[in-house]
Amino acid sequence: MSSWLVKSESSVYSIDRLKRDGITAWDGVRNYQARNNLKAMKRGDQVLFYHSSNEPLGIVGLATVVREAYPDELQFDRKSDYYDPKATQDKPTWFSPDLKFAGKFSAPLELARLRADRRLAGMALLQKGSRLSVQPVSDKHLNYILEMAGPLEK
DNA sequence: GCCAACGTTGGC
DNA sequence: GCCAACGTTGGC
Repeated sequence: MSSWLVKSESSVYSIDRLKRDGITAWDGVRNYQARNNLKAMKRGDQVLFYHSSNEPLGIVGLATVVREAYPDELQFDRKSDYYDPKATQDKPTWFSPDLKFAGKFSAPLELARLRADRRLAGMALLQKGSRLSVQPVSDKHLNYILEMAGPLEK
């Protein structure tokens, strides 16, 4: 089993929104490396939820994969910002898994704190200039982060 | 296939 | 709001 981290601007899609929705399609990702990571997600994988661009920057909760990646409908929707004229129903380019809310951290694990923690050295999130919005996370890092987060709010 | 120009991400 | 880092596009 693998673990992952997804980034989202809280003003676009927040952990509270996921909590309300329960399950959501993780669609609209338009970067090949991120897409490949989405396609590699398996049912039951754990996914850290990170808020980018809005304070506080940090990991704010946890989700699980409940449906493995299937074609992202938005690529076929001419009215969508995520429309891709090169994609066809036969040969979709973009895929999205369904993620389910698993819990919110009682307080965000802020980026500055994560950066300062030597036990998280090497984490993709902390790599200089990393913009990848869907990243793999090692078991060691996942377990440590969940330990730091403490009990999850459901 | 190279690479300059351009657009986007996202921390600061 | 700035700008570094990085991905994508398109001319050649």
